[in-house]
Amino acid sequence: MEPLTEKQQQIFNLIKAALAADGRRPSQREIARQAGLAQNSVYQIIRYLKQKGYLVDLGGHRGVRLSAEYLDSLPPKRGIPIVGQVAAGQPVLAQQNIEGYVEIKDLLGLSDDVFLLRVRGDSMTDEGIMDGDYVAVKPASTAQNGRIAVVLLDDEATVKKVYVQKNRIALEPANRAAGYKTQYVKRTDKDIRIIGNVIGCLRKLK
Amino acid sequence: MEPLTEKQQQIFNLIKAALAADGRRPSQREIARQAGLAQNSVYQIIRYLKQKGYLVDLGGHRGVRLSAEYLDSLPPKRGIPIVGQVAAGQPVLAQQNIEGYVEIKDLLGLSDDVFLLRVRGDSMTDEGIMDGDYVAVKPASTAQNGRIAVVLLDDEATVKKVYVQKNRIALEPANRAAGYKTQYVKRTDKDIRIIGNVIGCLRKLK
DNA sequence: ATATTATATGGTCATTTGACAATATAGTCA
DNA sequence: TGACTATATTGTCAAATGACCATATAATAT
Repeated sequence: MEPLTEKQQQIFNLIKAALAADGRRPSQREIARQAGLAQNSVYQIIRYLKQKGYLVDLGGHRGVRLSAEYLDSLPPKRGIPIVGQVAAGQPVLAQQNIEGYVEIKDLLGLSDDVFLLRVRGDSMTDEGIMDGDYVAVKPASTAQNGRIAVVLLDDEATVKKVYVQKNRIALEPANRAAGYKTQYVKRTDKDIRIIGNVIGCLRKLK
Repeated sequence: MEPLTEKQQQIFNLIKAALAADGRRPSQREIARQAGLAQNSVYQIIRYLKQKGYLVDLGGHRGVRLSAEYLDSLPPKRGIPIVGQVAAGQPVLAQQNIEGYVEIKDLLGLSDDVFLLRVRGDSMTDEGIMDGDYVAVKPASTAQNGRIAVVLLDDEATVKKVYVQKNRIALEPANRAAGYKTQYVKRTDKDIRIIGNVIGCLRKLK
């Protein structure tokens, strides 16, 4: 966007400050008082701010707002920065190293019905799901074959790779070292229920 | 808060809708037009809304805003439910199964300076950090011995268990199966820099 | 039966507000 | 020098706005 002069920036900052303070757009006279100017000086400067695209006039009385153009140009302060390549001799969080900003929810693709389940046991460590991890689960009554899912087996929620077969369900662990074996459960045999698919995994380290 | 009548709720909703739409508090006449009323009917109802504490008058012209009292009473936009024990015969998300609600940021203990780094390679799979995972990194210039940290080695950010020793730094992988070996780097030898500690790990499954 | 509450309208009015014209000045650029 | 831009002021004004009064009515509470 076209840069602002010092004075224009000052007035623009006053407007933003007032908006941040109480969500209320200050009148030209309020701004003028703070800046020690006459109302019409502010009017003139606002004309430039509109002209340069920082403000838009929605029409009607007192209809001037921050423009979408300006809001879009703001550094996306929300979310967590993702660092890509790290350039030599630069601080890690230097602008050039940052690939973008994300919300963790977006990153994991979390929707409203997703819940977290704390994993117990080490039966899925080969898939990077460790004891104590949280898995994000999207509720579903069926599971795609080979997907990691949560099933309720004898009142216990377990996380396994699930294969639905003819008359049974295979629950495949992922821990070769410990030698867990695939468990086959007949639908008629035990009380088994598929709860949902695991769509993410997260862990806090200390 | 004292409940609103149907009409009061309607007007209040119109005000909230307009605020959500363009951040602009509608004038009484605008509201009246939408509701098919006279301006003064809206004025009366707004009187009630003020009286019941849903709106506050900041004073001055057109100074009415949503009250802090109302904003606080809003359903706390709860995060993601954490499911503990799953009771038999109950839907997973039944109230009794839910241990609580958390924001993922709180769960991972993320503060402002934390950033995400995408992990490349399988050198830390035994610690449940897989190729393609994101690790949350808290910037630090030193690392505690034995902690998983991010170091910058020859312009490449790598995730390893770090041990700072007398005149060298040991970078210990965690993948017995693949047979990665611990790497010892003399501080004088290579350009090595500790970037931060890994405080969390997250992964999206498809 | 009476009082109160909530809704609703018409009339009116003082203020606030943004807009605009006219004008001035200092700095920059051609 | 002259043109132009940005800043700044005074004076003025129409439109928008919220406030308040009087009034009406239906429902509800006492």
